Parts: sequence; C-alpha cells; structure tokens
Amino acid sequence: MLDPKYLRNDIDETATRLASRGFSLDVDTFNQLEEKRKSLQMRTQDLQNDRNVRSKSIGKAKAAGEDIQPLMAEVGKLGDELDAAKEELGTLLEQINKLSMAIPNLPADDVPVGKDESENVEISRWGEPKSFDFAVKDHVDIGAGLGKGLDFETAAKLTGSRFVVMRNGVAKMHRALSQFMLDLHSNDHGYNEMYVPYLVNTDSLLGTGQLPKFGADLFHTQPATEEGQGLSLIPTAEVPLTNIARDEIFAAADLPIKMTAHTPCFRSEAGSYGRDTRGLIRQHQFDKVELVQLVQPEDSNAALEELTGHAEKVLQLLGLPYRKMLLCTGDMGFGSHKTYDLEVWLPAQDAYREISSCSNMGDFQARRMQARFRSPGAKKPELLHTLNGSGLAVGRTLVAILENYQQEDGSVVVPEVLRAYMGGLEKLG
RNA sequence: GGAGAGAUGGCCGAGCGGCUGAAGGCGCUCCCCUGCUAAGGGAGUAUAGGGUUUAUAGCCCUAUCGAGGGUUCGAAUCCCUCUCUCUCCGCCA
Repeated sequence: MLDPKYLRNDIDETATRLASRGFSLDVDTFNQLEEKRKSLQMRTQDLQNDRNVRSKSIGKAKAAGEDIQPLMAEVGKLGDELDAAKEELGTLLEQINKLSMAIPNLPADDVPVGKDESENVEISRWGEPKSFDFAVKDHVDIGAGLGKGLDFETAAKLTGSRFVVMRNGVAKMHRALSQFMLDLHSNDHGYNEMYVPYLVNTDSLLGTGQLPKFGADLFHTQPATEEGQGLSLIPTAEVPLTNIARDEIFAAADLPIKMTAHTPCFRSEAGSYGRDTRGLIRQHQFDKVELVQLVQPEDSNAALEELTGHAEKVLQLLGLPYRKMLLCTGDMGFGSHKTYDLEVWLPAQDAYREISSCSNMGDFQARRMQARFRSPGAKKPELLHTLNGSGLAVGRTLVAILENYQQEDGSVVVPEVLRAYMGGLEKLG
C-alpha cells in the first residue's frame, strides 16, 4: 500500500509514476472519494464529540441528583444522525481502502521504464555457457533416462498436469540442493534458518500483497473471500516469513533481521495455460529456499544488492552460468520497488531462464502489515523495509544442473558442492 | 472431540455501566540530590486516524482494554458470536 499522503497531496505525480509500470490510477474518482471522506469524517467526529460531551453531562447531572430526562431526549435524536453518518463513512472508507489496496508500489527512480520483459536491462553475466560436442537433451529427457528420475506421467495420474514424481538420484539431488542452499545462507550469509507454516490466513496474504488482487493465483482450502477466513497454500515462503513482522514493533538494534526457509510453494498458474507446459519449469508445486530481510529504510538499497549477491553465490558455487537482469517498470511485481532477476543458462533451451527474483519492497508491505521499528531517540515507530528473494528455486536449479552437467552417455555429473549431501555420489546414471 | 479457566498499555497487574486512555508496580527517558560503583526524590513514557499548520513541532478532535456484533444517552465493565491461550480427559506423529 502506498502512503495515503501521496494519494492526497501528490496524486498527479503518483499517477504518472504508476503509469510507467502500466497501471492507470483513476485520479478523478479518487479525488472525489477523498473529498467526500474528508467532510464526512469531520462531520462524524463532530457528532461523536457532541454525543460524548452530552453523555458525560448526563452522568454528572445524575450524580448531582438532577432530572436527566430532558438531557436524554436531546441526545437520543443525536444518536440516529450519528449512526447514519457512521455507516456512510464506514462504506466510504471501505471503498477507498479497497482501491488503495489494489494500487501497486511505486518503482524506484533507477528502475528503467519499459512495457514488458523485453525491456529489462542486463546488468552482468557470470560464467561461460558450456559448448557441447553432442546433441544436448533437455531435462525432461535426461530425467526420464535416469530410471524415471523425473516422472510426469505418474504425477499426472496421482494429481494432474504440472506435477512431478522424482526417484532415486534425482530425488536425492533435489533434496541435496535445498540442504546446500539452507546451509550456505544460514552458515555463511547470516540468515536465521526458519521453519514456517505452508498454510496461511488472508491477513497474511493481504500483508504481502497477494490479496486482494491475485487470489486466483493461489490454492485455497476454502473460498477465501472478504468475509471468509479460509486458509491458503503459500505461493512462496515470502508470505509466512515476511508476515512474522506483521503488527510488530522492533527495536532499531534488532534490525536487520535476516531469515531463510525452505518450503514448497503452490501456485495455480491461472492464465499461464500453454506456457512452459513441458517439464519442471512451471509446476503447481515446487520447492524454494527463500531469503527475507527486514531492514531500516536507509539500508534497503544496499540490502537488495547484498541479498541478490547471496542468491548469485548459490549459482556460482554450483558452477551454473547466469545473468543478472534489472526489471523494467512494466515487468515488476505488484509490491516491488526494485527487482533483480537472476537467469540461469539452460543449454537445451539455448536461453537464460529466471531462477531467482530479488526485490526491495520498500515500505509497501510494511504499511499493509504495520511492521515497524523504533529508534532510541524517536518518538514514533517507523515503518521498516522488507526485501525478499529466491535463493534459489530448487526445481529450476535441478533443471539447470541436469542440463548443464549432462554427459553424452545420458549420465549427469554431480556438482562438487552437492556431493557431501549425497553420500559422496559423483554421478547420476 | 468433551469439560473448565482466561485474553487490559513495552512487561506484570487493578478495574461498582458515567469522574478510566485506563490505578499500582517494573522497565525506559530526562532532571535533582548524593564523594564512590548503591540508594533516594521529581517529571515524563501506548497506537492509529482526522483537523489546523511551512511542519513527521504544537494544539484540537475521534477511535482502540483479543476480534466482530448487540443492549444503553453512555460499555474495559452487561449480552451474543468468533479467534487465540492455559488446565484436565480422549485421540494421535
């Protein structure tokens, strides 16, 4: 959620900046609602005050043994007027809130303006895509060859499309990857390892911004409407991890708070029919090791660089070539202020594909969550800044390893750093 | 799942339907006193929203005692629903 002050005082400027990311803010409607809100709220509060004063005087009159009948008759009339005003105000505030919650974050000044992913800017590359002297296979064929190590048919029988069953060495490597990532981030990068619920309530989803706009992307255990408090499967550990800060006031000295967790993620992938239908790239259920940081506002820019570096480190240690992209305004996520994507090299696709997304959300989520901190001298608590990033998506990392480490005979070399997690195994197949 | 108890400010803990935004204590901040690593005295110390304003300063107003409804001129205090916590029983990983 944006600072309401922007919307009241600088709405035109705000609308311009939002337009750069493809969101059109209905300025006229907003101004009208805002004007109405102002007068209605003032009137309601005046009435309220009036009633409070009169009610108090009834108490005093009663204590003094005076006749309170005339006083009570007077206040009675006030009550109806007040109730009507309150109800009208309530509806109006709800309307404004609904609009506000659907407005995306403002992009940072250094985010390139662009309409879609084609205008993202490449920042850097690491590693050389390996040249193969045989016809490369994609991860689906490699996995199938490893004793049905990746088995989409069986998963389709059990559940449906976009699910997978893994076997033996491939399943082991999948597990090894998440262990390796968790250890790296908790031992070397200073994150607290966390275990969190995979089901969350609607308050949490509102807090990080999945709701109210993107309910269709989630799996719900019951219909989660405005009035229903159905639990939903997490689409990312960002939701439970970040919401740990919801309604909390931290001491400034406690920040930054760095947390990492390995969880499955569940996404309905509504609207992505026909895209990435083959293989592990786009699944309804996938594992991810998530990085979350809660920092003071002045530190969030540096924290984004640091956090992205932590995700990059995973790729470097695994020896996977990648490039770092700065997302343009049109391709950023709803709550993001600035986002880097890491794209790993996939030989079979002859392309770089997203494997991590690292974002500075600024105070956007913190405002929705009322996540704050208090500085020693400061009178008021301030909103903190939240950041999150994948460090990394485990399934896609597995894809990258299968494809980049494949051998002509169909076997796959296990990257050095994973061997300790796989009983010293050096090769699959 | 069955039975019972509870939910008040950063923490602990009072609170007859009106004088309680909330006693008291702890903690914290500032000041005073004190010649020794202590004690004492004084003052201050919730959050959100709105108005006014150059102002995130002041001032004024409103709301909030788990959440949401209700009764009432008036509710932390009465009634209902829900959530969570604790104890006992059952069941289970």
